[in-house]
Amino acid sequence: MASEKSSRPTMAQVAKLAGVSPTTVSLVINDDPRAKSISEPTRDRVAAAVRSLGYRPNHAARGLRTQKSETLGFITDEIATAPFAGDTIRGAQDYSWKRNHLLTVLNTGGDPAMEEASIEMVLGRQVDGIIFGAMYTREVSPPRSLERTRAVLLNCYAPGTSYISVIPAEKEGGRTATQILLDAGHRRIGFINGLSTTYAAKERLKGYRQALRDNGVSYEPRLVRNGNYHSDSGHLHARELLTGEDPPTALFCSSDRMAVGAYYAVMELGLSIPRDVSVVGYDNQLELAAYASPPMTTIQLPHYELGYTAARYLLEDAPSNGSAGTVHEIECPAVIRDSVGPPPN
Amino acid sequence: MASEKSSRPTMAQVAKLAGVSPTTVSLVINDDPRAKSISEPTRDRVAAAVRSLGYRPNHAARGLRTQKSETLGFITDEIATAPFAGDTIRGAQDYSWKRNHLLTVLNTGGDPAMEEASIEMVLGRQVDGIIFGAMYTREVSPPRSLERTRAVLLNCYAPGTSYISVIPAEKEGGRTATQILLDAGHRRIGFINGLSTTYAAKERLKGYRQALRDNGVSYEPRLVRNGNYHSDSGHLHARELLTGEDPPTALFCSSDRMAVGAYYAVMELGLSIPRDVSVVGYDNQLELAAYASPPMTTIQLPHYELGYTAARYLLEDAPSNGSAGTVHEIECPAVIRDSVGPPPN
DNA sequence: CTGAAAGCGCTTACAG
DNA sequence: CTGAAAGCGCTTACAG
Repeated sequence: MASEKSSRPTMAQVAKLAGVSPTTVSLVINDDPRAKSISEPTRDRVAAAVRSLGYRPNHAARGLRTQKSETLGFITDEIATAPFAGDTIRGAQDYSWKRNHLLTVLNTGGDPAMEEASIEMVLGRQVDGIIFGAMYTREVSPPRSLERTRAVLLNCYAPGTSYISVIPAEKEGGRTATQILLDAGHRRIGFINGLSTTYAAKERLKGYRQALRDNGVSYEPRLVRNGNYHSDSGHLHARELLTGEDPPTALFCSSDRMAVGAYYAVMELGLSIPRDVSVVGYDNQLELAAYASPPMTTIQLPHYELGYTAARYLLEDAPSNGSAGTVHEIECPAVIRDSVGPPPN
Repeated sequence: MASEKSSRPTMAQVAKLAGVSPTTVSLVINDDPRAKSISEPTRDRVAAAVRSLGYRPNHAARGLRTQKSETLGFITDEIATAPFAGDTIRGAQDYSWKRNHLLTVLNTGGDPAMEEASIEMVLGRQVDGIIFGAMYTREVSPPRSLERTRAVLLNCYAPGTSYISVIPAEKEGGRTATQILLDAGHRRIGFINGLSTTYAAKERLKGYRQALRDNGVSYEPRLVRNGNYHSDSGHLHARELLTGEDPPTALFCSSDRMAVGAYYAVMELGLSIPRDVSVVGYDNQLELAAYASPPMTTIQLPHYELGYTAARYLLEDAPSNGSAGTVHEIECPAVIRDSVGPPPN
């Protein structure tokens, strides 16, 4: 730990050194339009003084005066879970950075008391807005205190409120995955979906059915299973589907982990991907999907974009499209690798 | 996006409503020792006024006055990569929260210019300290501007500087993994290590050799490989080791991903874990290790503790042990699952 | 083209 | 036991 609390230079000191008033320093430093009228030599003297003193504006003082903190709060229920947090934070930070804002990150563990306390905490810091996020897409009811500032909901939605919300286009993602398989020639497509009560599972099922319908393939409920996202459940369901009567030639799995489980099942049955069975995953969890053998075709969750877009809506004065209360869906692009081929024979 | 910029109540308003001076309000609100002398009824009136107005102190004003922001900066090269960031941030936040601090998170992508800019940015915000982190354990040379505040290095170290640094006890981790296999009765233990130039690989190798030595087993360089942490490299090396002459009965892999690759190799050879081959991984990446079949015994990287401890050193006035320039190692505990058994026959 | 002065909302000696 | 007043370091009308 290194320290050097040598009290930092103030604007007054810069002004003195440059032989101008603090007003002038402020104008120059902030590139104020009015600074256009300040003479070149004066600006140079200010710049030189800033440099020689190592001056950096005191943000607390500025914030006190301007009533802005140039900080965004990012409050989320789970930050440690792999797929979600990292990329989302990065996306939110990237946009914030462009706008000269910083991100204060808070993890609530989903505890309502902690959510409340976190909001109070960042509100006390005069944040310019709050991103309220959830780890998996779902309905939430944010604490009322969230209404005291600008806020956008990330990966969650709160019907009956006026928050803008940013979530992945799950239905479209389900449709895309299914269409990829359809395009490869498959007609019997097993779908190992997630927990049937979740938003994602419901939407993806709609997408799956729509793709089938659009391609004149009839929907067979027997081919649809609900797993728990873990690989062993993918393993189990894939095994059952594949050893059942009139087995599917392709499997769409609602998580890469379940898809990896399906890989195991295929291997165990002495079959091979994509020769005998095609597989499409969901999530694009790199270490699973990219390094599976064969590398897995999957649908990507737009974590980065979720964060980026949420920050954008918070910082833009006028959201480019839609208004309060709107749910903005972000596309889930397909990542094509080698686990899909034509059906056997 | 909901808003309600109805300018927030100030301490002066609270004072007025309570019929006291701002001084009294401040004392009561901050639980100042001097407030002990304030009469019960007065305090009650203050509390009531605070409540009825929904008063929350303006942190910028307080910070300006006290020269503290109660905020920590967390600057790291990669935030999106699975194993590292989430848990570490959570750890750092948990400790900060205890001490009434918040965490501002910054992702630099490892770009020196961005590192510099990030430090400037949080310095401008008067952070009380900076955690400077790296995704994988390594030597770093932080920008000089980092010296302008308290700072601790997380998962990295800078020889010749006076920073405290917090890193995983990799040598001990390597020793632990090897000892687990030794204890199960193995004497020929293959080691699929990471890139030989990395700190982690060097330390783990030391640990591996020490465990061997402590147990009177001679070191065979032939049994040690350097992979690239990905599953295909684990696959490859495991296959070579297992099909070579006098093959090992156990494999210690420096990442769970490589261990999963080793699982594939074992399966392909018609062998079974742990009956024919025992495997120990490293990282405890949940979706890989816990859901592998059989569930994998592995060594855990102390991400959460790294973050927690770094924040602690930053906020504690007197670090409990050691001082500036010290490298603090955090233990990598073993997670025992089902991939280790006695050697065959 | 540039400056003097007020004020953002707190905390903290100091006084009584 | 409580208050008046200064001051933290900026920005921003206002004046000239």
